[in-house]
Amino acid sequence: MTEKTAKKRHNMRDVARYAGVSVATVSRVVSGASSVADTTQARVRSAIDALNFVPSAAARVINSGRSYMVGALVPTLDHAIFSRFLDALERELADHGFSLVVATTHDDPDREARRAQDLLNLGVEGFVVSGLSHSDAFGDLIARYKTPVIATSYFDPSSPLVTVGYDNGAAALRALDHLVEMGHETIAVLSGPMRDNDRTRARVRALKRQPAQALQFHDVPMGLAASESVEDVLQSDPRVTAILCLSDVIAQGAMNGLRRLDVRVPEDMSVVGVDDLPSSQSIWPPLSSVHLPVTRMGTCAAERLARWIETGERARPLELETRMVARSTVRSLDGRAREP
Amino acid sequence: MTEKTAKKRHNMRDVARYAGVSVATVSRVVSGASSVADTTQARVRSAIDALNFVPSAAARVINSGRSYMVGALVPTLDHAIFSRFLDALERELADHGFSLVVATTHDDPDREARRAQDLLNLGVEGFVVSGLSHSDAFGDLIARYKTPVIATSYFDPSSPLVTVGYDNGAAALRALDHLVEMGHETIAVLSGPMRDNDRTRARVRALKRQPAQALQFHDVPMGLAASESVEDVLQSDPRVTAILCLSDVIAQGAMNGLRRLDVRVPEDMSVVGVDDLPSSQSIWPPLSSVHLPVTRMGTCAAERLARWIETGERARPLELETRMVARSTVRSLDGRAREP
DNA sequence: GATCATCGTGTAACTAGTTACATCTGGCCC
DNA sequence: GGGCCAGATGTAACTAGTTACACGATGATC
Repeated sequence: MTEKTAKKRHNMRDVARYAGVSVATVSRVVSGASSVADTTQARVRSAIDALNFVPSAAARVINSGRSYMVGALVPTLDHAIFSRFLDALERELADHGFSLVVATTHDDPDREARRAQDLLNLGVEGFVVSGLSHSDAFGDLIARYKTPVIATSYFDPSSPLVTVGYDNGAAALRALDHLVEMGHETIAVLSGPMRDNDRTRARVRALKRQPAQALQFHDVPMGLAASESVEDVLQSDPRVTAILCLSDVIAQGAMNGLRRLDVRVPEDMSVVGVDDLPSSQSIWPPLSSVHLPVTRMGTCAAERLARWIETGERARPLELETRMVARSTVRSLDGRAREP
Repeated sequence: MTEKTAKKRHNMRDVARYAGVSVATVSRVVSGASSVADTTQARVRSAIDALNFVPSAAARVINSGRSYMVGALVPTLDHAIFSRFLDALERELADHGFSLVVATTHDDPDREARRAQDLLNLGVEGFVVSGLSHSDAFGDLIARYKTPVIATSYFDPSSPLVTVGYDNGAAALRALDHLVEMGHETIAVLSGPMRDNDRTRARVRALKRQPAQALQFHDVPMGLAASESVEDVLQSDPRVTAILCLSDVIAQGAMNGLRRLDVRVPEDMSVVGVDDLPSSQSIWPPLSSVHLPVTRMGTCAAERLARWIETGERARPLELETRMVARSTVRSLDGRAREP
């Protein structure tokens, strides 16, 4: 109420003047580290209350060189697999004293690089990204800033990035093995868009390396639109008894398409997915799927990134296991073809 | 490579010394505002490249007083309704030059207050929160910092917080009206946990104010566990022909329970939800639900918060419309009771 | 009673970058 | 050739908070 009514936020100098002490003393009271006499302490505290003083985060950052923020660059927030992952990531990071800044890339490498620059300008101390393929601009950025980065949803110990994730090829093979064990011989593989998605590419690559199986590959549009592609798939080969979908969203779309064609799942056709989304349990029939350990991945990525930032020691890659969750797939009747 | 090999990050003074100019000149080159001779500019730029100089975000914040960050406090990231919302929020905020810092509260008001303090320490310029009920600590915090806050998922023009959302009571009544129009007279209402969730409370309150209807209220556990509660619901009154679930997750659980009891949906029992999750379209039968405009809510909340921060003028509350999406509900056969 | 240690506190120099003001140089006009 | 203006650049004082060091006042020990 004196001379500075215009200025909204008070700083330490104001508090010091009000309490009749030096800024150093105020700083000591606020940080609580050094010893300050009880009477002085009380005087400073009442000054802080009177002036509604709150210390500036930026000034503290400037001195400590620490921002306690990490950035997550994900394709989208609107997908159960990423939101699960981020939920675990955020929780673990909070336990380590870090805050999470999220930015969406929408699978656009240029946008990823731009958003990464934004986050670096904010002062993030590390990144969590999805997959291995990133633009050169992004690579330059992290090399220049020497920022710790953990790449997730992918495990590759030979990558220049530190990966915490699973073997996407192995995950796809788990689904295939399950179908083969169930006696299925002619299997259709449905994959979504592969451009800018190295996880899907790795899954397809692994399946294509299995010459023993009669696999038929189909590219389908993402989401529920996959349901319309199912008719083409069945017409292309009547011997198909199982559909292997490289994501649960595609699998759910395929199941809708089969229902429309009056093909019963699993009696007439087995369907498996990859992701094991929560919703895959609540549909009917419950979808068999390869479970991806995204919650653990979030926890482990957070832990490793936090340690990397604190110690300066590059984290080590970590492989997490996927597992097949059989729910509604059934034994093929010895390769007997569907009724047309 | 000279005397400061230990120091990792170079600052403007280093660049100035290297280029043989003053810090002011470097600052001018970096900000690009004032006029600097071409030759000097080139010299400074090569110094910047040579030293791998990147300006400190915190120092800029300290001078501008701006952090260009906003915080979102949500119950969880692992729920389709919040991740949709945050996806839209993040996208719109990015267009306004803001970054989004997320923190999860897990419906714990104390945790919310703690995380809010963390975010304020980071220097966020505004908040997006869910619902109206928050701890006193949170209220004190935002009052003290005079931080702009937008409360979402709720519309209440009389609230001290600025709300951008929908009328939760009206949303529940939309579901009820739909069932009544379809001729249903005896309706069970399933609600999840209400403690610390004012959205659910508002929905229940609105339904309880409808004395004309024979509504039977049941509290059920969240998630798929809801499927086990369905048997009790049906046994408590055999005349029930429709189940109104206050969230889609509960509705999906209820549909699973009905399937186990061999009650056909919708022939024997109509089910409606509230949320209209993406997964509600891909289940069978597709779930009728009240659509909540969460994507628009994210966009509008971001827009209003950004404007509030930029102009200092308190945003105005905004009501968004919900709408009934009928997918699998059917006309009741004149209140005929189910076969036991 | 002198010496030393300790506690409380202030001074001032840091952290990194911005910017108002001063200064210097050169070109142009009269 | 003096005066004037503009462009380019430096100086130093800001932004807010931390902290090494110094100083003075106690109290305890010899």
